[in-house]
Amino acid sequence: MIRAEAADIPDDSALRTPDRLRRRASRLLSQLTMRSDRLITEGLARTGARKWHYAVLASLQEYGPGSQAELSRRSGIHRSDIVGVLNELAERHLVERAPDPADRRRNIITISPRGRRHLRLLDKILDGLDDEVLAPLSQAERDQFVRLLGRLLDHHTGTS
Amino acid sequence: MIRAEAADIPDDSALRTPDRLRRRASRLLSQLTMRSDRLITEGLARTGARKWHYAVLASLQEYGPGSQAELSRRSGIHRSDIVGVLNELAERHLVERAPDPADRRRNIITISPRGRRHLRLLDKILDGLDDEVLAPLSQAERDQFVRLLGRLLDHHTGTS
DNA sequence: CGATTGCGTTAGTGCCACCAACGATGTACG
DNA sequence: CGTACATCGTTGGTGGCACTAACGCAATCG
Repeated sequence: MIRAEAADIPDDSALRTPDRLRRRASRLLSQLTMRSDRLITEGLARTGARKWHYAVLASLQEYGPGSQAELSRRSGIHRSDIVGVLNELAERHLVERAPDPADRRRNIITISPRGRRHLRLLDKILDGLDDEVLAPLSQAERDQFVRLLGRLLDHHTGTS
Repeated sequence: MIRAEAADIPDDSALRTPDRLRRRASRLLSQLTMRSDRLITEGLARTGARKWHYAVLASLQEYGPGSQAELSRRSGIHRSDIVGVLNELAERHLVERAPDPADRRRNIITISPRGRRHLRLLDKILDGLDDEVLAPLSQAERDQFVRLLGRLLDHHTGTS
């Protein structure tokens, strides 16, 4: 194995991650998302929130009340996980859970005034955190990045 | 809640994910990465490989043999997880694990000819998979995307 | 009517990154 | 020299997350 290793050129073979890995979009995505997710989770945890709270509240705010199954589809949270999220939200009175008189299988979930207020808070926090995630990029680059991400995600979600 | 809902305009409140979520970089990253990771994992599994195999083999190929701790640092795989990966690689004779005579704590890991061959295969497979992930983007856009990802990751990795 | 589909809920699975601790070995320093 | 400390490979375990399986119940289709 021939490796240039002059005394004054530091050998970074122990630290530097291989070029192949630094070029693979899939790998870059994984690594970056791991870090981004950590930031978000920790940032929200500081106020006792979790990222699913935001997804559900945002869905309710933008599309109005809905059944749990609807919320699940809108937010991408699995139907069996939404239960717990709604328990937490209802416990904090950010959301109202009421049986649907027209279809007794369903619960109708409604966002409360307090929920709207909380959503605004989360929006602010997340603005800050997204800022942190995208820190090294200029505004134009951020827009482009988000645009590309959106197109990619749409493609893989089967959004017609 | 006022919602325009004419009879012939389909109400997509049940399907469409809220705009807020579609704009948050952190969220887009999470969602896209989840799908990308699935693609990669399944694609590699079809040949019995896992993504860590690639990371380790690539590191060995580009920087030469190294101890397990070095490999861990280069590949970002946790020190306690590398053990299993190397077991799998050694089992398939893609890698040689030998005690370091100069430092009896260390194992020196070397890639085998078969390992190099396998790495080339994985490279091909991953090329295809990355292609799938980035499918909707033009070549120029892909380059830009990867460039932005790289800058973001560098920033969050503390790469000097 | 029966069969099928959708709902909310519970328990559990598999994967993944990470932590804690260990015995063994090397290194630094009084 | 000896002792404290750091590093190595390894094991077992933890917590978070998306997801599955199955359930009892209600609505709907044919």
